[in-house]
Amino acid sequence: MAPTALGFLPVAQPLDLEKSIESGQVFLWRRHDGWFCGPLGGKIAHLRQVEGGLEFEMASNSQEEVIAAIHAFLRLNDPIEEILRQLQADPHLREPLQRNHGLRILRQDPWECLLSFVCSIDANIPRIRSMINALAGHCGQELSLGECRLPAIPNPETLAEVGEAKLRELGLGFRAKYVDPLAKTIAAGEIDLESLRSRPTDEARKTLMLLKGVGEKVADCALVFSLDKLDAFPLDRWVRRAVQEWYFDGEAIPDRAIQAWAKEHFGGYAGYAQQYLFYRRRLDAGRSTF
DNA sequence: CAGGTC
DNA sequence: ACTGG
Repeated sequence: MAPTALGFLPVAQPLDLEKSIESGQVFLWRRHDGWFCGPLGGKIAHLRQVEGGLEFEMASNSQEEVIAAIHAFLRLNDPIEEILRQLQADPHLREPLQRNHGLRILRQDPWECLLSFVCSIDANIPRIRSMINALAGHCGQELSLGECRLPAIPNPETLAEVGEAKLRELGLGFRAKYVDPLAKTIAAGEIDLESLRSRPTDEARKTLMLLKGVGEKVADCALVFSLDKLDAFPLDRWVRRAVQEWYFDGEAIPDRAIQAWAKEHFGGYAGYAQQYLFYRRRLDAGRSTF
């Protein structure tokens, strides 16, 4: 039995674990006995929000290591008060900021993130979940903690062996023709995702978009949700609609014009603004199929 | 009809 | 285009 670290991490800042995990950023996390169970820093973790902080349980022999991993995943070092203060200057964000108080951007593994959002193409959130679970279930390492079992995202090398036909069988549909070469390219070391963290946003974005199946939107998701580029602004159909309706009087605006506007209007934390716009627009549409 | 891409 | 929630 692997050593397990459990404990309590005081959190004195806006954080809603449930909203953050169930806002379409991560797709392997699940509820289990009032806890959230999911991959964290290559291991499996249990998290539960209680008064004043988080209870955690994770396979590790060091509490400090676990706490560091939680800090990284939940981005507890972000200047969240400053970010919220900036976003509150926008009247359209005030209501979503209140209603979704504590909704945070998460920092997930870049490979897991990129793979997930290539699978997100033209799919809804339950379908993305099902694809990622099928994929991980087929060739990912099985992690377990207590009674919770969780297939890990297969590494690129393992996934590269699966082949496009099998990926289709696993329910990926036409996305299989992107995921297969994606895994092979990353496995071959042609692009080092982790190294993009230290590159400027534009450069990292262009590099990601060299990959087949990675367009502007998927690249921006990887930038915001895994590579610390909080200035990127993932523009999906919901956010596009929200921006058109709320800021441009229903007028159709070209994507690059929206991007320029977002950069000007939201600045360095456009990624956070996007997540609140997305969340609110989804709820208002009455399709909160999270 | 779905957190787009080539 | 694939297909399933």
